[in-house]
Amino acid sequence: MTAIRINFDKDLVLAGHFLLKHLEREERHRLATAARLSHHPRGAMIFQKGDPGDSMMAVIRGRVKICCHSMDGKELVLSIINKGGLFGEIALLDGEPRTADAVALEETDLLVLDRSQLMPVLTARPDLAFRVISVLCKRLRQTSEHLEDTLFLEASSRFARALKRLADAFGKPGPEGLRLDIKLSQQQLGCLVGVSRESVNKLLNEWQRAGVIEMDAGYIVIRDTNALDDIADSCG
Amino acid sequence: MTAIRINFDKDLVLAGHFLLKHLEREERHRLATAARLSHHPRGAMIFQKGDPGDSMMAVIRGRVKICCHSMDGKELVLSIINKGGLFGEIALLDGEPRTADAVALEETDLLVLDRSQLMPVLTARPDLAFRVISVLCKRLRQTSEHLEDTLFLEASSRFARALKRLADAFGKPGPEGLRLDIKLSQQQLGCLVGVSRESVNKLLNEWQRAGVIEMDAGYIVIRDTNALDDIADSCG
DNA sequence: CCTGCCATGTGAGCCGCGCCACAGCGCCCG
DNA sequence: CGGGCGCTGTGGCGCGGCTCACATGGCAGG
Repeated sequence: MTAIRINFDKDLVLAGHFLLKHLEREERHRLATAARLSHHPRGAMIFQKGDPGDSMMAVIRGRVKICCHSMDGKELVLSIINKGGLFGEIALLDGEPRTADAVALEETDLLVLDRSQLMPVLTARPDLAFRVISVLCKRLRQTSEHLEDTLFLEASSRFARALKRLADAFGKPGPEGLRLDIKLSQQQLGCLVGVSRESVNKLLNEWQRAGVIEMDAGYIVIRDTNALDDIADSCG
Repeated sequence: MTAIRINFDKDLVLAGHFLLKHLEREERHRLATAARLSHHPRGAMIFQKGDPGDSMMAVIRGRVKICCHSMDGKELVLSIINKGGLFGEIALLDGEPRTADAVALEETDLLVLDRSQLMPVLTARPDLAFRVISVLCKRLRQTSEHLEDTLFLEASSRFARALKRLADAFGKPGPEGLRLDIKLSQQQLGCLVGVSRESVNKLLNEWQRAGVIEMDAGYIVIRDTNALDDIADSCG
């Protein structure tokens, strides 16, 4: 009974996923049956850089950060995956070790798809392969842009851009402005941009005083999108 | 007569290319016939960031640098494509504008494949699609690593790593050590790493004095690979 | 309720490295 | 052959941002 219930859930999840929603019902069901569910408490490491990786994950509940660490302990957050998002595709697709760590930011449920299940579907369905290809292209564009930002811009512009990216991913319109529906410590924000916690703090307060943003119960609210754009494109 | 000769050449080129060598002879020939040859003098811009892009290029002769520019004129060299290499796939695959400039570093001949020619082959041949996918994965790994290096390491380590990468791509074993078979100004080297020309100069001379490398007629020769590794992994 | 602990605020100092300035030098071109 | 231009070699200055150090305040757990 529970087994049926769980499979039904998995079906639903896959059907809702942009990568797999175009499959035939039957094919999808086969994948759903084969896929594992896995649960991770807040702060748990899902996989680690260097691990062999032959699976990819879809986030059903919670959030996952993809990050890596320098030899002296600094952290870089490459991206934050929301519910509905996908991660770990790279290692699945090319069979190489994982390039980064994945950590649950909140209580998180994942659907795990193994290479052995996915590959046959991928070869049989060229449209699915194309979908995968365009996901990869998008990631590549993002990463390139991140690199450019890092090399070309100073801290304030980089941070402003990061806020805009967060707003795209997590922004909810509210009465006072665009509210970022995710709680991140200044430390985490710094890791997202490659800037020290102290610098983040100073920028945040500066912008708050200037009325560009506002802090509300630990959440960031963007009040003046134009001003933020100006900061993001300033200097150069 | 010349037409036949040119088609024959194109066939040969495609057959030598890792992406296309596994195609049937007939299919490959069709592609070869459809592909254009294009020639670019040293320094010519092949395409520019923001251009619509529905083709990708294989380098038949010469070298191409993929780069982009900041608003205040700084340059970042993302990669250098050798003879036999491929570039411009991203825009072809996802239909978005080009993310970077492509510039001929030397007298260069390219084979240009259009989306309209390639896509049918890609859908018909899943193995080819997988090959494309693994190319994308590799690029993604490289770019991520580049980003990590930039954020985590100081100039000397970054530059040492860049030399190692160049050695992988262009290194030819010689009597005195590993010789980089490409001539790059200190300016260009700087752009490859995100470091000023002056810093490149100082590091190069320092390492030369320490016997790690040697300059020979404008070419870099790596004499002590271990020492270079140490610098690359030093600090954190 | 007291005690840590973690996130936030803020100032002082330091340092890597970019930027500027200038000096030789080979090379192409008129 | 002379003049300009792009590359190389070096020194000094300045600054953005990291590090360190410390104060504060909320929140959890004993």
